[in-house]
Amino acid sequence: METLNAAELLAALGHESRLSIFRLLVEAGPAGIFASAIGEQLGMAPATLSFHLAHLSRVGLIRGQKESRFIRYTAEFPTMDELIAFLTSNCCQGEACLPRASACDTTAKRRNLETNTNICKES
Amino acid sequence: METLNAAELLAALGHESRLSIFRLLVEAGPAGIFASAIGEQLGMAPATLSFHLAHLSRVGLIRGQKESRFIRYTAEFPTMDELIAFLTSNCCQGEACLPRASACDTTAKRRNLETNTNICKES
DNA sequence: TCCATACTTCGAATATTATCGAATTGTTCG
DNA sequence: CGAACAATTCGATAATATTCGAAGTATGGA
Repeated sequence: METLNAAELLAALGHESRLSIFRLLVEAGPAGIFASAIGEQLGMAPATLSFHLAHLSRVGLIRGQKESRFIRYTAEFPTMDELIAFLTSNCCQGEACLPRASACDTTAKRRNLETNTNICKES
Repeated sequence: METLNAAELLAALGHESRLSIFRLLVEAGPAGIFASAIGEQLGMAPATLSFHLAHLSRVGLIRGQKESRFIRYTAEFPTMDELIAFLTSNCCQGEACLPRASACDTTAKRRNLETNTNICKES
Protein backbone atom coordinates (compact mmCIF):
# COMPACT_ATOMS: atom_id res chain seq x y z
CA MET A 1 0.00 0.00 0.00
CA GLU A 2 1.28 3.42 -0.92
CA THR A 3 1.67 6.18 1.60
CA LEU A 4 -0.87 8.29 -0.24
CA ASN A 5 -3.51 5.60 -0.15
CA ALA A 6 -2.81 4.83 3.50
CA ALA A 7 -3.14 8.51 4.35
CA GLU A 8 -6.52 8.58 2.63
CA LEU A 9 -7.76 5.65 4.67
CA LEU A 10 -6.40 7.12 7.89
CA ALA A 11 -7.97 10.48 7.13
CA ALA A 12 -11.28 8.79 6.45
CA LEU A 13 -11.17 7.12 9.86
CA GLY A 14 -9.75 10.24 11.46
CA HIS A 15 -13.13 11.78 12.09
CA GLU A 16 -15.16 10.86 15.10
CA SER A 17 -18.42 10.37 13.20
CA ARG A 18 -16.86 8.22 10.52
CA LEU A 19 -14.89 6.17 13.00
CA SER A 20 -18.11 5.55 14.93
CA ILE A 21 -19.88 4.54 11.76
CA PHE A 22 -17.11 2.16 10.84
CA ARG A 23 -17.00 0.61 14.30
CA LEU A 24 -20.73 0.08 14.14
CA LEU A 25 -20.31 -1.75 10.84
CA VAL A 26 -17.49 -3.88 12.18
CA GLU A 27 -19.66 -4.78 15.12
CA ALA A 28 -22.48 -5.68 12.76
CA GLY A 29 -20.19 -8.05 10.90
CA PRO A 30 -20.82 -9.32 7.38
CA ALA A 31 -24.56 -8.87 7.86
CA GLY A 32 -24.12 -5.13 7.96
CA ILE A 33 -26.85 -2.66 8.83
CA PHE A 34 -29.12 -0.24 7.04
CA ALA A 35 -28.21 3.39 6.73
CA SER A 36 -31.25 4.44 8.73
CA ALA A 37 -30.14 2.28 11.65
CA ILE A 38 -26.76 3.96 11.68
CA GLY A 39 -28.30 7.40 11.67
CA GLU A 40 -30.61 6.40 14.46
CA GLN A 41 -27.86 5.02 16.66
CA LEU A 42 -25.52 7.91 16.11
CA GLY A 43 -28.12 10.65 16.01
CA MET A 44 -26.95 12.07 12.72
CA ALA A 45 -28.92 14.09 10.16
CA PRO A 46 -29.56 12.03 7.00
CA ALA A 47 -27.61 14.36 4.76
CA THR A 48 -24.64 14.40 7.11
CA LEU A 49 -24.70 10.63 7.38
CA SER A 50 -24.80 10.25 3.61
CA PHE A 51 -21.83 12.55 3.32
CA HIS A 52 -19.74 10.39 5.64
CA LEU A 53 -20.94 7.12 4.16
CA ALA A 54 -19.96 8.40 0.72
CA HIS A 55 -16.53 9.31 2.02
CA LEU A 56 -15.96 5.90 3.59
CA SER A 57 -17.23 4.20 0.42
CA ARG A 58 -15.01 6.27 -1.82
CA VAL A 59 -11.86 5.11 -0.06
CA GLY A 60 -13.08 1.51 0.03
CA LEU A 61 -13.59 1.03 3.74
CA ILE A 62 -17.27 0.23 3.45
CA ARG A 63 -19.69 -0.88 0.79
CA GLY A 64 -23.38 -0.17 0.32
CA GLN A 65 -25.80 -2.59 -1.28
CA LYS A 66 -29.29 -1.54 -2.18
CA GLU A 67 -32.13 -3.69 -0.88
CA SER A 68 -35.49 -2.42 -1.99
CA ARG A 69 -35.79 0.99 -0.38
CA PHE A 70 -32.93 0.43 2.02
CA ILE A 71 -29.19 0.39 1.66
CA ARG A 72 -27.28 -2.16 3.63
CA TYR A 73 -23.79 -1.03 4.51
CA THR A 74 -21.03 -3.43 5.42
CA ALA A 75 -17.42 -2.95 6.45
CA GLU A 76 -14.84 -3.86 3.83
CA PHE A 77 -12.65 -5.94 6.08
CA PRO A 78 -9.91 -6.62 3.56
CA THR A 79 -9.23 -2.91 3.17
CA MET A 80 -8.94 -2.52 6.90
CA ASP A 81 -6.68 -5.55 7.05
CA GLU A 82 -4.39 -3.96 4.53
CA LEU A 83 -4.30 -0.74 6.47
CA ILE A 84 -3.41 -2.51 9.69
CA ALA A 85 -0.76 -4.50 7.84
CA PHE A 86 0.65 -1.25 6.49
CA LEU A 87 0.76 0.34 9.92
CA THR A 88 2.26 -2.73 11.51
CA SER A 89 4.86 -3.05 8.84
CA ASN A 90 5.80 0.60 8.46
CA CYS A 91 4.88 2.39 11.62
CA CYS A 92 5.18 0.17 14.66
CA GLN A 93 7.83 -1.11 16.97
CA GLY A 94 8.91 -4.75 17.25
CA GLU A 95 7.07 -5.53 20.45
CA ALA A 96 3.81 -4.45 18.91
CA CYS A 97 3.97 -6.45 15.72
CA LEU A 98 1.80 -9.03 17.40
CA PRO A 99 -1.39 -7.60 18.85
CA ARG A 100 -1.79 -7.25 22.56
CA ALA A 101 -3.22 -10.11 24.53
CA SER A 102 -6.52 -8.28 24.72
CA ALA A 103 -6.55 -7.16 21.13
CA CYS A 104 -8.38 -10.06 19.59
CA ASP A 105 -11.25 -10.90 21.87
CA THR A 106 -13.67 -7.99 21.66
CA THR A 107 -14.34 -8.08 17.98
CA ALA A 108 -14.01 -11.80 17.58
CA LYS A 109 -16.69 -12.52 20.14
CA ARG A 110 -19.50 -10.62 18.53
CA ARG A 111 -18.71 -11.88 15.08
CA ASN A 112 -20.70 -14.63 13.41
CA LEU A 113 -18.72 -15.65 10.40
CA GLU A 114 -19.16 -18.40 7.90
CA THR A 115 -15.45 -19.05 8.20
CA ASN A 116 -15.05 -19.62 11.86
CA THR A 117 -11.30 -19.61 11.97
CA ASN A 118 -10.09 -17.41 14.74
CA ILE A 119 -6.35 -17.28 14.48
CA CYS A 120 -6.12 -15.11 17.56
CA LYS A 121 -3.82 -16.38 20.23
CA GLU A 122 -5.84 -17.49 23.20
CA SER A 123 -4.68 -14.97 25.77
CA MET B 1 -8.55 4.05 24.05
CA GLU B 2 -11.58 6.22 23.43
CA THR B 3 -12.97 6.72 19.98
CA LEU B 4 -12.29 10.43 20.17
CA ASN B 5 -8.64 9.93 20.98
CA ALA B 6 -8.25 7.27 18.30
CA ALA B 7 -9.83 9.61 15.76
CA GLU B 8 -7.32 12.30 16.70
CA LEU B 9 -4.40 9.95 16.14
CA LEU B 10 -5.84 8.71 12.86
CA ALA B 11 -6.46 12.25 11.68
CA ALA B 12 -2.91 13.19 12.57
CA LEU B 13 -1.59 10.33 10.44
CA GLY B 14 -4.21 10.98 7.78
CA HIS B 15 -2.13 13.54 5.96
CA GLU B 16 0.52 12.56 3.50
CA SER B 17 3.18 14.89 4.87
CA ARG B 18 2.64 13.86 8.47
CA LEU B 19 2.49 10.18 7.61
CA SER B 20 5.77 10.56 5.74
CA ILE B 21 7.32 12.34 8.71
CA PHE B 22 6.17 9.63 11.05
CA ARG B 23 7.44 6.84 8.82
CA LEU B 24 10.79 8.57 8.64
CA LEU B 25 10.93 8.66 12.43
CA VAL B 26 9.95 5.02 12.72
CA GLU B 27 12.69 4.16 10.28
CA ALA B 28 15.14 6.21 12.31
CA GLY B 29 14.25 4.21 15.40
CA PRO B 30 14.92 5.36 18.96
CA ALA B 31 17.87 7.46 17.75
CA GLY B 32 15.49 9.76 15.95
CA ILE B 33 16.54 12.53 13.61
CA PHE B 34 16.81 16.28 13.64
CA ALA B 35 14.05 18.46 12.29
CA SER B 36 16.28 19.86 9.60
CA ALA B 37 17.01 16.37 8.29
CA ILE B 38 13.30 15.70 8.00
CA GLY B 39 12.72 18.91 6.12
CA GLU B 40 15.58 18.13 3.82
CA GLN B 41 14.42 14.62 3.01
CA LEU B 42 10.83 15.61 2.45
CA GLY B 43 11.47 18.97 0.83
CA MET B 44 9.24 20.89 3.15
CA ALA B 45 9.40 24.58 4.10
CA PRO B 46 10.57 25.00 7.71
CA ALA B 47 7.35 26.65 8.85
CA THR B 48 5.23 23.96 7.25
CA LEU B 49 7.34 21.25 8.81
CA SER B 50 7.05 22.84 12.24
CA PHE B 51 3.30 22.97 11.84
CA HIS B 52 3.10 19.24 11.19
CA LEU B 53 5.63 18.34 13.87
CA ALA B 54 3.62 20.33 16.37
CA HIS B 55 0.48 18.48 15.34
CA LEU B 56 2.10 15.07 15.71
CA SER B 57 3.57 16.09 19.07
CA ARG B 58 0.27 17.39 20.36
CA VAL B 59 -1.44 14.04 19.87
CA GLY B 60 1.52 12.16 21.34
CA LEU B 61 2.78 10.33 18.26
CA ILE B 62 6.22 11.92 18.33
CA ARG B 63 8.41 13.72 20.79
CA GLY B 64 11.01 16.43 20.31
CA GLN B 65 14.07 16.81 22.47
CA LYS B 66 16.24 19.86 22.25
CA GLU B 67 19.95 19.30 21.68
CA SER B 68 21.87 22.52 21.52
CA ARG B 69 20.54 24.29 18.44
CA PHE B 70 18.82 21.23 17.08
CA ILE B 71 15.70 19.34 17.99
CA ARG B 72 15.82 15.60 17.78
CA TYR B 73 12.46 14.05 17.03
CA THR B 74 11.60 10.46 17.82
CA ALA B 75 8.50 8.35 17.25
CA GLU B 76 6.47 7.57 20.34
CA PHE B 77 6.11 3.88 19.71
CA PRO B 78 3.82 3.13 22.65
CA THR B 79 1.21 5.53 21.31
CA MET B 80 1.32 3.85 17.93
CA ASP B 81 1.11 0.46 19.59
CA GLU B 82 -2.05 1.53 21.38
CA LEU B 83 -3.54 2.79 18.17
CA ILE B 84 -2.83 -0.45 16.36
CA ALA B 85 -4.24 -2.37 19.30
CA PHE B 86 -7.37 -0.24 19.14
CA LEU B 87 -7.80 -0.83 15.42
CA THR B 88 -7.13 -4.54 15.74
CA SER B 89 -9.53 -4.87 18.60
CA ASN B 90 -12.32 -2.68 17.33
CA CYS B 91 -12.02 -2.45 13.61
CA CYS B 92 -10.64 -5.61 12.09
CA GLN B 93 -11.80 -9.02 11.12
CA GLY B 94 -10.72 -12.27 12.75
CA GLU B 95 -8.32 -13.37 10.08
CA ALA B 96 -6.41 -10.13 10.40
CA CYS B 97 -5.90 -10.13 14.14
CA LEU B 98 -2.48 -11.53 13.48
CA PRO B 99 -0.40 -9.50 11.08
CA ARG B 100 0.31 -10.75 7.61
CA ALA B 101 3.36 -12.88 7.11
CA SER B 102 5.15 -9.91 5.63
CA ALA B 103 4.00 -7.44 8.19
CA CYS B 104 6.83 -7.71 10.65
CA ASP B 105 10.01 -7.80 8.64
CA THR B 106 10.39 -4.41 7.03
CA THR B 107 10.41 -2.33 10.15
CA ALA B 108 12.08 -4.90 12.35
CA LYS B 109 15.09 -5.18 10.08
CA ARG B 110 16.14 -1.58 10.16
CA ARG B 111 15.65 -1.21 13.87
CA ASN B 112 18.49 -1.15 16.34
CA LEU B 113 16.93 -1.44 19.76
CA GLU B 114 18.39 -1.85 23.18
CA THR B 115 15.70 -4.43 23.84
CA ASN B 116 16.26 -6.82 21.03
CA THR B 117 13.15 -8.91 21.49
CA ASN B 118 11.49 -9.43 18.20
CA ILE B 119 8.27 -11.26 18.82
CA CYS B 120 7.48 -11.34 15.16
CA LYS B 121 6.74 -14.73 13.73
CA GLU B 122 9.52 -15.77 11.42
CA SER B 123 7.61 -15.83 8.16
C1' DT C 1 -52.22 7.06 -8.90
C1' DC C 2 -50.87 9.15 -4.70
C1' DC C 3 -48.53 9.19 -0.44
C1' DA C 4 -44.95 7.74 2.74
C1' DT C 5 -40.39 6.14 3.27
C1' DA C 6 -35.23 5.72 2.59
C1' DC C 7 -31.73 7.72 0.99
C1' DT C 8 -28.95 10.85 -1.90
C1' DT C 9 -27.59 15.16 -4.07
C1' DC C 10 -27.58 20.13 -4.21
C1' DG C 11 -26.35 24.43 -2.44
C1' DA C 12 -24.79 27.56 0.62
C1' DA C 13 -23.00 28.82 5.13
C1' DT C 14 -19.52 27.88 8.46
C1' DA C 15 -15.47 25.88 10.37
C1' DT C 16 -11.18 23.80 10.16
C1' DT C 17 -6.60 22.93 7.97
C1' DA C 18 -2.64 23.81 5.28
C1' DT C 19 0.90 26.69 3.39
C1' DC C 20 4.63 29.72 3.75
C1' DG C 21 7.00 34.45 4.01
C1' DA C 22 8.49 37.25 7.61
C1' DA C 23 9.59 38.09 12.27
C1' DT C 24 11.22 35.90 16.64
C1' DT C 25 13.80 32.97 19.94
C1' DG C 26 17.69 30.58 21.33
C1' DT C 27 22.26 28.76 20.43
C1' DT C 28 27.02 28.40 18.63
C1' DC C 29 31.13 30.35 17.19
C1' DG C 30 34.43 33.84 15.44
C1' DC D 1 29.33 41.51 20.80
C1' DG D 2 27.56 40.22 16.14
C1' DA D 3 26.79 37.05 12.38
C1' DA D 4 25.08 32.51 11.10
C1' DC D 5 22.09 28.91 11.96
C1' DA D 6 18.07 25.79 13.71
C1' DA D 7 13.77 25.96 14.61
C1' DT D 8 9.39 28.06 16.09
C1' DT D 9 5.65 31.41 16.11
C1' DC D 10 2.95 34.95 13.80
C1' DG D 11 -0.15 36.46 10.35
C1' DA D 12 -2.47 36.36 6.35
C1' DT D 13 -4.26 33.64 2.49
C1' DA D 14 -5.89 29.76 0.21
C1' DA D 15 -7.83 25.35 0.17
C1' DT D 16 -10.66 21.74 2.07
C1' DA D 17 -14.06 19.72 5.11
C1' DT D 18 -18.31 19.68 7.65
C1' DT D 19 -23.05 20.53 8.42
C1' DC D 20 -27.73 20.38 7.23
C1' DG D 21 -32.18 22.28 5.09
C1' DA D 22 -34.37 21.67 0.88
C1' DA D 23 -35.08 19.41 -3.32
C1' DG D 24 -34.59 15.16 -6.00
C1' DT D 25 -34.76 9.93 -6.96
C1' DA D 26 -36.41 5.51 -6.30
C1' DT D 27 -39.20 2.02 -4.09
C1' DG D 28 -43.23 -0.06 -1.76
C1' DG D 29 -47.82 -0.06 -0.50
C1' DA D 30 -52.74 1.75 -0.04
